[in-house]
Amino acid sequence: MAGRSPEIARKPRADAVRNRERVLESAKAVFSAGGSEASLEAVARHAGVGIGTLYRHFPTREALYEAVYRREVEQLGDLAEQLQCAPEPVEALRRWLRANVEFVATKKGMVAALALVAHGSTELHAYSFDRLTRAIGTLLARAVAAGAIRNDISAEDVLRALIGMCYMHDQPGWQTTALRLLDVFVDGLRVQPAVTMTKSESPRPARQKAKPSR
Amino acid sequence: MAGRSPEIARKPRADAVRNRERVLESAKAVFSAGGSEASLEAVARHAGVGIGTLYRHFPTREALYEAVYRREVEQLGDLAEQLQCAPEPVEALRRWLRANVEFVATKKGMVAALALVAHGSTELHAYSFDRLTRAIGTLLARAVAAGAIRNDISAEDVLRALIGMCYMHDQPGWQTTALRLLDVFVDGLRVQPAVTMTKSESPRPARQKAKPSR
Amino acid sequence: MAGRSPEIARKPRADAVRNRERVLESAKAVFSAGGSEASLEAVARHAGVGIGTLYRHFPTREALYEAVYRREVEQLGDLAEQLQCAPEPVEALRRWLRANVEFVATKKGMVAALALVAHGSTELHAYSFDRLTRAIGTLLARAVAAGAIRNDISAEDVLRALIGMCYMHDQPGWQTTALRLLDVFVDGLRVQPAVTMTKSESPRPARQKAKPSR
Amino acid sequence: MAGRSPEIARKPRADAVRNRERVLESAKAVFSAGGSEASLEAVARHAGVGIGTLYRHFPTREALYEAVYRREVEQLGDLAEQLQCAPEPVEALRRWLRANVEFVATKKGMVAALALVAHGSTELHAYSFDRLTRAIGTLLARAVAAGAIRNDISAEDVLRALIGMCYMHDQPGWQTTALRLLDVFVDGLRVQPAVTMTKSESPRPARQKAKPSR
DNA sequence: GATGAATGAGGATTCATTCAT
DNA sequence: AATGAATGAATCCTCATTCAT
Repeated sequence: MAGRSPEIARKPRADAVRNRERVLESAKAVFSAGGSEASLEAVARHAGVGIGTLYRHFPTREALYEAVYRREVEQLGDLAEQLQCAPEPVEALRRWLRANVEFVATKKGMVAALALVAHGSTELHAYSFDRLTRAIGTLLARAVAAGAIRNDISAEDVLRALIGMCYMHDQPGWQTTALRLLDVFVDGLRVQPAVTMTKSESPRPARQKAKPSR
Repeated sequence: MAGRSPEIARKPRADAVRNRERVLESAKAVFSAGGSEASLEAVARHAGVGIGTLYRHFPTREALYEAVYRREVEQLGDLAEQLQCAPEPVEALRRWLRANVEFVATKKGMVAALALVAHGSTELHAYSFDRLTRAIGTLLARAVAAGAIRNDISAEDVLRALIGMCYMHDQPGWQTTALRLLDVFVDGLRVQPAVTMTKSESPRPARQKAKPSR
Repeated sequence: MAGRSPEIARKPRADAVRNRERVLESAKAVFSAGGSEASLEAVARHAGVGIGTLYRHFPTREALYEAVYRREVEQLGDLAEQLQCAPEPVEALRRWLRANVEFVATKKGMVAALALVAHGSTELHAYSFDRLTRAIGTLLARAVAAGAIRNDISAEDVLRALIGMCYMHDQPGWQTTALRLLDVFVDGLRVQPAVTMTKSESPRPARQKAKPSR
Repeated sequence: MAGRSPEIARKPRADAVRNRERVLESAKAVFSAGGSEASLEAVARHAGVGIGTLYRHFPTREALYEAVYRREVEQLGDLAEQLQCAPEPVEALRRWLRANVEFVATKKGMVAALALVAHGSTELHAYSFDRLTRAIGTLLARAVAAGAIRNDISAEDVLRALIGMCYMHDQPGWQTTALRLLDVFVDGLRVQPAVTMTKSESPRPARQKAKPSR
């Protein structure tokens, strides 16, 4: 400490930054592959750093989780915010839900992030839960205000439904199933619009015909 | 050898039976509390038996899982079969789904059984999956035949939706949420019957009326 | 005890005798196959009796070893005795040594018996060691008396050499090697008779002179 | 990563080196005392290190064996090589055999090394067997070429004889016995040199003829 | 800051041995 | 007598975590 001014954060060493990044990437990869109980040594090995280095950057397992998943959650939240301005509120919601499935299917680590949101008890969990819940809340509110969906469902409910739908993400063909189920779910949310029937619009043809989605 | 008749299964010793039962109960409890990777020693300790006893009855972790969860799955399957004869097919399906939630909420170990169905790779998994899928299949087929619900959803889809809904079973208030979500889901499945439409009134009531929901 | 006369040994039950025999056979087989640290449960299982039965007959592992190997040792001792009357004393010795190799090669459990003789510390060991040592002693004494072999080698030495030669009994082709080595050994034991040379007879003479064996 | 040059092997930490050495010594001691199936925990305890440390240095039991015994085998091989230049070939062989006994008597772990050579199935075994067999082979060849010993005995045979002679290394007074037996064995190998005798012809063939080696 | 060595707790599994039936 | 259930000690092995260099 001597002679150093405490307020000025030392510029981090370049290699430290690089190592931190490497560990994060490796953690994402390893946790995706072997479940999030994978050994931290495995993560360090994968990153090509010593276990001590990993611990320096992330003093606890939780800290590593947090760092790994925070950015994933950000993405989902951001997307929801962008969709706020979509013209058709129910479609905005539907699109967000479907986008989540894409993310999970595509980005390693996204499921874990969602699982964390569902069950975690860390600081990150609180933050994430809040972030996503708020994002969905706005999408939901618009649709309810437009009289397009029922009003007794909370943002939290929707989030949980979404997470549940992604739960079987390790089964073959889960993605198609998940998308289908989410559509059913959104359909279930709708208040049936002037059913006298034009039927022109909505996506879901076949059934659509028999019953324009109500 | 003396007096051993191979054909006649020896009457099992009373204490053996008791211990086996205790271990099963403990396993259910411990796995529910701490996840199914809980240590087998913990199970034995909880049951008040030596670890060796546990191993005698269940030589592998899988064997224990199997014993623990098979009966749970049976119950769910049985219930589905009983509901086959219900007059209103959609209601039969809804009731079965809701009953699952009750089971999960009530019976320790039921979620794990469902999780097993979702992800397992054991013999038991295959059996369970088949059992439940078949049970749902019949419920579904009736409703589809009656023209009451969409026909592009498979029994497997429904099972997965159900499991997903129970995924957050460790959150406070999850049960209410799950029931609500399942209702939404079933509503989404329906083909709306001749909606002459008033639509004037509040969003969700309509359905409510048609079916006071529960 | 009441009313029973202690002196009269109860006639053993027929099944008890049969079980005892079965366990013995199984022990020999199992120990041969898996080494003599094989589990006692494995022996019991192989014998088709309960582990308790095994313990009743052989309260300790040592007791079982003893019972298993005693008869093997008897055979070797008996053979040595029979060879006492052979005309040519060196040949008698050689034949006994070679016969041992045959036994080891043929009869499962014979090596273990020899190993026991070499290293054991049980009562059986003492007995066996004595039995064989005495048997060899007589063979040896005759040959020495006939002036056919050196007189500074003890029966114990010979026994140990024999056991050593059988040590590699689990290598392919060990038997041929062992026989060859034993021949060399016996040759080494010989005192060359009348070295003035007839040369007609035995191989090794000369050396004795050249190097008095130190 | 900072400052890590992959090519330059990091200087090993002092304590690591010390621990490795300690474990090796302990392993040698413990294996000598209790057989090579002694528990690894016992080895660690004896070395005064944690079991984890032992595993770090020697990830498998085999790895430990290898480290323990390789140097022993080297010594024996080296000695044999040094003796190649001895003037009297039979004496060179004899001295090497006797030196082995000294080693076994003196250096804990040497027997186990020999046992490994006799029975092992690891990579080390192959190497050791080859090393020693080759060493003996040269000693043997010289003696045979000099017409001093019979030519139908292989290096492998000699190695096995040696190992057998050391087999009873845990008996009191085994050393004297072993030396005596080895002398007998070497005597048995000799072709008697021009015994007073004319019998001009080549050394070992003679016997061959007289006694076709059986 | 980076590294990897040291440590020990903890979980799985096997078996010898004792005992209730 | 026979059986096999119960028990726990003993081992193996893996990791999370701390620390010396």
